[in-house]
Amino acid sequence: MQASVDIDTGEALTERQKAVLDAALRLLVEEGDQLTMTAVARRASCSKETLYKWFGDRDGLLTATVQWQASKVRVVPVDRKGLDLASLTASLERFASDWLKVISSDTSIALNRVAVGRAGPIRRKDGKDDLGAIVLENGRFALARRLKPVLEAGRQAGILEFSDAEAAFRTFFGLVARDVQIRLLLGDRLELTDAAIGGDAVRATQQFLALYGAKTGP
Amino acid sequence: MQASVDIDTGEALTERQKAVLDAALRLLVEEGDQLTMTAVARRASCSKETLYKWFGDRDGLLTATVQWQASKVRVVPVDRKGLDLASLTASLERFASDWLKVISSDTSIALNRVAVGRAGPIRRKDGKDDLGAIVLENGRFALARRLKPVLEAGRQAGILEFSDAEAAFRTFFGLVARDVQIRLLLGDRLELTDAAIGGDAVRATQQFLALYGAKTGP
DNA sequence: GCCGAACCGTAACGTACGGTACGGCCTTGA
DNA sequence: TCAAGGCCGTACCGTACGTTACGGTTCGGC
Repeated sequence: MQASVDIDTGEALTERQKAVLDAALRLLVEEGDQLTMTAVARRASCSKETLYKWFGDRDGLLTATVQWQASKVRVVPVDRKGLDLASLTASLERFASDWLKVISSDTSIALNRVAVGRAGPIRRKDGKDDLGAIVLENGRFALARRLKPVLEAGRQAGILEFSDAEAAFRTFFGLVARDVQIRLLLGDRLELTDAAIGGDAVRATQQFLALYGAKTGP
Repeated sequence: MQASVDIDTGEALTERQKAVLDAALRLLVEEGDQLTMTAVARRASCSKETLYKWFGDRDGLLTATVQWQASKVRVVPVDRKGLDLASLTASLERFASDWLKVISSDTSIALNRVAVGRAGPIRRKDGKDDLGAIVLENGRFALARRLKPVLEAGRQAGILEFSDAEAAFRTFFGLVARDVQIRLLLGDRLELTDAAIGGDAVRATQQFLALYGAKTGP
């Protein structure tokens, strides 16, 4: 039985359906992977029959929930006109800060948990259910797509020097995230205050510029 | 009912018990979290009654399995006498290479998957079962404990400059791991050849030295 | 040889949960 | 006003799996 919700777009959702997915999302954050269809139905004040009609099965509900959350975090593109060291620095700090906020949020942690847990070697019966791919696509790869143009602009402005944008991005990623995500996923209490995130963003940006900044020596 | 196997040490295990845990470990790598007690018993050619007598319950078996694996990866300490830039570089590259090999191994991925999956907000009934803490302790924190003395030695030898060893370690960690672990955990195929690992180790070490190397300018 | 302990293999029990069916309510449209 | 459809609440079914129970076998000690 095919789910009637379009998997690809994540759009064409009734307000009611969005409310149901929001309930599922909240439940996911509160209870982790072992959320039951009954619990979702009760929380959303809908019947299980409706859940199955709309989303097909538990996998479909999970997938729709993840995509619904992903569709909510569309980000604003960075303008890259008039790029100088100051604006590039600000952009990088902004990216770093946003990314740290994302990966330390309860929602992201819960979604990554369920995606990681379902990414075992057994799954992947048919083409569906690759939650890991969805999370990856809307997380790490989305970040890369948004950041790389900035890096390229920085290179063309003569501020940055690198031959491989992908490698430069991954270095930036490492400098920003470090051990934060894996520690949070493994349950380490690690309270990131806004001040700490801001400081980390500045540090990561400075380190990145130290590694990839164009040598403007004498 | 208390498990008869000492949880803390992971020692005092019969050869037979070690064999059973090895079987569980293999099954964990092959099948992910949904390994059943029946499957373990069949694979290990033992009875379920024995599993319950030895490990208490499924949680106990999982915990014992993780600790058994952790106890197997005792690493050799690095000697830090006669430290110069060449030997420090070699040590750092060795650490980076070893760490990349670990986090990209099937065993590590499987163990981290199950630990992440069980680290939800609901668990933690009593003091037991903090698989996340165990994995973290034998992974990230063990690496920090081994690497920090090397960094300190480098500083005292005048090769490195930093004020916070923890911060320096975390930067090194980020430069080495980057997005590798989260991508692998989320199911991204990402084949790391020995050559790629070696190259990454060299790159990460050079970047780290560029950031934290003592300025020996003219 | 005999006894008890440890252990294997398997059958059985209880429960949790995914999935389905159904009766009743409410809305919509003719 | 009435019929049809969408949806809620709930009862129900089947299965998977954790957990327990039990008969049979091996092995060390006396």
